[in-house]
Amino acid sequence: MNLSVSEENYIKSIYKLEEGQDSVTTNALAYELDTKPASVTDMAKKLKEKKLIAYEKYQGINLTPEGRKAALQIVRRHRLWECFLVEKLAFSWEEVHELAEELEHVRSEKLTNRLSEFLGNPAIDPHGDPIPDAQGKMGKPRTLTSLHKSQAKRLEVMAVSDKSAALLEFLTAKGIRLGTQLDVIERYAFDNSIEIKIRNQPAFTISEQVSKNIMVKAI
Amino acid sequence: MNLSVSEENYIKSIYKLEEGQDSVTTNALAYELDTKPASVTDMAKKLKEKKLIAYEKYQGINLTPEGRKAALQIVRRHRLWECFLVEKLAFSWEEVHELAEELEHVRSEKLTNRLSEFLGNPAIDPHGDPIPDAQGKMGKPRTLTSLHKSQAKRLEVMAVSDKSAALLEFLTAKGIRLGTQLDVIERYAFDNSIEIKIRNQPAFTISEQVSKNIMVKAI
DNA sequence: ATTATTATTTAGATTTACCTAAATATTATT
DNA sequence: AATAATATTTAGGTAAATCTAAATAATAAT
Ligand SMILES: [Mn+2]
Ligand SMILES: [Mn+2]
Ligand SMILES: [Mn+2]
Ligand SMILES: [Mn+2]
Repeated sequence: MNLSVSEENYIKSIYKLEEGQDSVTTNALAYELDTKPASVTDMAKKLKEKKLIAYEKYQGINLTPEGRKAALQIVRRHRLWECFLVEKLAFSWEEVHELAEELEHVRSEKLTNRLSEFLGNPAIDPHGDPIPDAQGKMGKPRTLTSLHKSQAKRLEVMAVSDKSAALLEFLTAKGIRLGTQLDVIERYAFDNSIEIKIRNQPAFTISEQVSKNIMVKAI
Repeated sequence: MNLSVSEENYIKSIYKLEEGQDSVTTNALAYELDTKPASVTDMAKKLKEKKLIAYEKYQGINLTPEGRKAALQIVRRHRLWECFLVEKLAFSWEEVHELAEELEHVRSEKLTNRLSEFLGNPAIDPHGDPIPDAQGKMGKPRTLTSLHKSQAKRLEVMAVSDKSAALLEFLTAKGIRLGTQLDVIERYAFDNSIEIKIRNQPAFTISEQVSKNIMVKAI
């Protein structure tokens, strides 16, 4: 199956939006891909033709097993390149997503597998997301909670769900990165902000928008 | 100046074909890019509009200074990725051109410069071609002769002008790679074939097509 | 059950990068 | 210089991936 860059971007976004939801909506996909619903409908017809998605008018979109397989390969390439950029070229985590968005479209199994090997077959990317192996298998389903929902008092940052430079730069400025351990001091019901504290540093407060995007596990 | 992948491929090919020649012909460019002359004419108009080439109907094509600057950046990226693939991912020299043909289109100065640094700022690529620096400067103009034309008896292989897997695989099979030193035993006028010998190995004969593409310097 | 709102699809264009076939220009050959 | 051969351009189309505006369907609110 030979996919265009555009088709690959659609497949990857569908894969991302499918998580949790039982099907992906035309509008949601348009928003995710920064395009218009009419364009999504056009592409949906094409991807259905190629048997990568299940799609019926007004019924939403789902990946077929083939589509999912394709998506996992793209995700694999994306995350491996992110690792490469961070670990080998000293990029910071907020810079790599954009670049990986392009590098992921170089389709060569040999390149992908050699790159993985070169990086020591990493299992997670710089944002804490798991990297599918050559067969498309990902370690564990990662049953992480967002800091926003977690009830625990002592936590470790395991991943970040929003990959925008804006959020990642903010987190870096506040000293929050993967593996950072923190204590929840207080939760304010009024605006759902949370006061947290990192080891010897003074406590500070983060908004709900931020805490929603920090994935943690209790320690 | 924001160039499409297609525009970049044209610019790079024009740069390549301009070497020696005083201008690039529509047909030559079509052949190089595996497309049709009519398509070249279309693109020529567009690139002229963008001031990357000088072009007048029936007069051939030349890069403007801007066009040349753009070309050198693309060539830089192409050759750096080739180095990466060979030196870090253990690809062989006949496999890397195709992959670099795609990787070269990821436009990020930061990425390019970090990659160069990571590789130790290499000056030549796996085919012996010089790598432009961040400013587009290339070491020396490389005044190499082809084995076909050279008069010397004892030579060192400095570069290969044809990057097809077919030639590169042949050379590898014969034990010829960059830096290989060889003696010319005999030149046969009939078909311009050349009998050569590599150190302790038995002599063998190569055709004119092959010797034309091996760039050497006398030692 | 209507009506309003929101979501989705269709119709019809546009842009980019190609193509083929035909026309025209340039260059080479008698 | 006239003709033949070759090179280049133009005219007119196609396919992919977008878009806007209008039509239709689904859902929510009265
Ligand atoms: Mn992408
Ligand atoms: Mn990531
Ligand atoms: Mn290319
Ligand atoms: Mn090369």
